[in-house]
Amino acid sequence: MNHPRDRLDEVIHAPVRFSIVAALAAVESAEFRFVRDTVEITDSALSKQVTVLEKAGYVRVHKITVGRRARTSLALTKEGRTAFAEHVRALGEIASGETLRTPDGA
Amino acid sequence: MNHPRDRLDEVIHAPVRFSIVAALAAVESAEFRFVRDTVEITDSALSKQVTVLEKAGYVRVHKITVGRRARTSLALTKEGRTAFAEHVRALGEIASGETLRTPDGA
DNA sequence: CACTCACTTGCCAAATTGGAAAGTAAGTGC
DNA sequence: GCACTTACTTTCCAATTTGGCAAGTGAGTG
Repeated sequence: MNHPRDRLDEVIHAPVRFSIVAALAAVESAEFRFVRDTVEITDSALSKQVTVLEKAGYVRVHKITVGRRARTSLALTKEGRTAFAEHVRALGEIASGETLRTPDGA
Repeated sequence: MNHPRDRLDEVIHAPVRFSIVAALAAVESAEFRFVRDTVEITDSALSKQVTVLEKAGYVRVHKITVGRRARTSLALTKEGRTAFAEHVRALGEIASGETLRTPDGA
């Protein structure tokens, strides 16, 4: 008898991180700047959130060189993809009111 | 060029309130205790969140009498239902990665 | 050598949340 | 009539979280 809310992933739930993870879920990997621009967030904020996601094991950070410039490539790990999928599933369950027992109808 | 994250409703996004609103969205109205039990939250916490939802204009609180005992009936307002629906829509848009432009593929 | 790029980190200050416990308003039992 | 229970409500408080701003770092450019 657990409410699906218990299956929401706190790391993923925050709007900014949800957006970051969702953006990464749609591709294999993306550059820092690309994510920053699509999610519309500052460098500082993204950097911090990426650290959080990395510590959670959801994102892998890869320093690469494009042309001659340094770039940071971000990608979801396998666990990150799984966690995102489960989070979205829980969200859907809650949203569709699947755990309701017997309302009153007052 | 707004990220759908901007359309997430902060009042509704918090896990507890999302669960409360979702529970109410599935019915016409429900008693305080029913919501408290399905969402698995303390009286105190629910009371506080209901106040927040009421101030936002999303929930209507109705004191009723069942038998001889006082009960509190909760129901989403029209705006509450609309806001919930739009929030869920935004969530879906983000989750499906609809706003991606051109990832790098690094 | 000064300057730009691409982030990263430190330092806050504001806002949110929940638990514990006291408070309130009615109704119930003896 | 008085003590007790029900059904919430409110207060106090302490832990987190988050973002902005600004300084910092390391590599590349003219």
